[in-house]
Amino acid sequence: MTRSKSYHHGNLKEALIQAGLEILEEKGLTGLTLRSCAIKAGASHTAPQNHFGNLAGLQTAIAARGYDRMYDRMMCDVDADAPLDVLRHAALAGYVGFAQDEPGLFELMFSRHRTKSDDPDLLKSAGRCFAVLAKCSAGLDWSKSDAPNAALRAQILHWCIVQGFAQLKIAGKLDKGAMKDVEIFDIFPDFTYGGDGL
Amino acid sequence: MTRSKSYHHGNLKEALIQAGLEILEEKGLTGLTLRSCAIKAGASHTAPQNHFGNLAGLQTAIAARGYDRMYDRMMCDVDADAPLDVLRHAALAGYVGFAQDEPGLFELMFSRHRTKSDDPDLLKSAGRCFAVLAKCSAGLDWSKSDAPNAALRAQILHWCIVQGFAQLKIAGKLDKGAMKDVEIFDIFPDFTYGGDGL
DNA sequence: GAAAAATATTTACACTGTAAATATTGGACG
DNA sequence: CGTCCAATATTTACAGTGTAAATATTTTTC
Repeated sequence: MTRSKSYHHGNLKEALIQAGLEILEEKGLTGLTLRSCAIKAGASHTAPQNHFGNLAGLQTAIAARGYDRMYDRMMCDVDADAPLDVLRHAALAGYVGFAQDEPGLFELMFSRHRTKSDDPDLLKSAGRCFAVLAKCSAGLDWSKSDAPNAALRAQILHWCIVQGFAQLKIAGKLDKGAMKDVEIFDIFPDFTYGGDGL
Repeated sequence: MTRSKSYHHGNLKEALIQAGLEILEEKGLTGLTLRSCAIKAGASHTAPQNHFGNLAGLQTAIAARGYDRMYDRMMCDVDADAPLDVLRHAALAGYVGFAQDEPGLFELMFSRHRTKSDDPDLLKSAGRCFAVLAKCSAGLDWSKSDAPNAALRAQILHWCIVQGFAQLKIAGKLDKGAMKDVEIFDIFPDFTYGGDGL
């Protein structure tokens, strides 16, 4: 399966994505270039064009993998028999924990113009991931629970809190003074949870 | 004051910052380069080095201006005789509204490695801005109000909600379906407010 | 007025994305 | 088996980027 010296790589597309993921961990978003991915994958510097078209194409594929990793992380600590708040804990800790452990990848996933936002694979991976978070906020009760579309609004609020915490954390805005030791669960409201699990 | 053809520009440092702010509005963060700023300011392509050292230096100065603009926006609608929730409204709408109107600048301000995070001017402008938000959350009452450092935690929660909403909005994550019409005040909890104004 | 400091330009180079042409390989099909 | 073709990969080329170094011009200072 792994061919050593042939002209054709065999599975260059996958190798380029893996190279990109490694570069993001090692050097962050700044170090993620088409050429560095190609070289790391053992190909010429224009090889990514055949598989991804351009830089946005490769970054889109990498971002999709990011959502897959995030999904795995949100689900991996979930115990099928566990109480509902444990599910929510896994999802929240998974989301924020992922951002803190893979800040470069997280940054790429939520950047404005680095990825093709209408890519089907990206939308699928991202949607699956956000669906978990949405389920976690189902039945969430808060101070505007009598408003129209309360469930939807609660879901967005839920999302904003974890997203805001993750970004402020990795951007270094919470590094100073007493803020630096605060975790997501120190600030997350004790919402009444009325969902029925994942 | 404005000299037309002299070798020295006269106020190139300021002109470069203004050029950068305009480029951010016109072309976003992608279009913000040392050379484009220099050309727009009417100087040679290496002129920024004398005043800012490198790209990070220029971006740091631009980000500081961003915080100044944000501060102005947070304060501009504040009526000295107004009820406290109006103050909070101005701060929240100012923060999120600024992000939506100047997404490229907001992106720069909260990016991880584009600016020199220890720059005194940047820290001053940013700190002044965050202080307004912190004041707005003073006395904020929520479900963990009996926890240690409740005020600090509430302040961070407060910040996370606006930051998360702003980023999800400008990243296009809230563009789909029913989410796209939701505003920050639709989801913001009706916290009990116990502060004493700005 | 001369020396010195500040400011700006010119030149050069390594790195980037990407377009276009070329080269190699694997597979379909006779 | 051999041939053509599509898929895959490389080579070459070019415009744009940040930045270092040397040079040029102006302003300030004494």
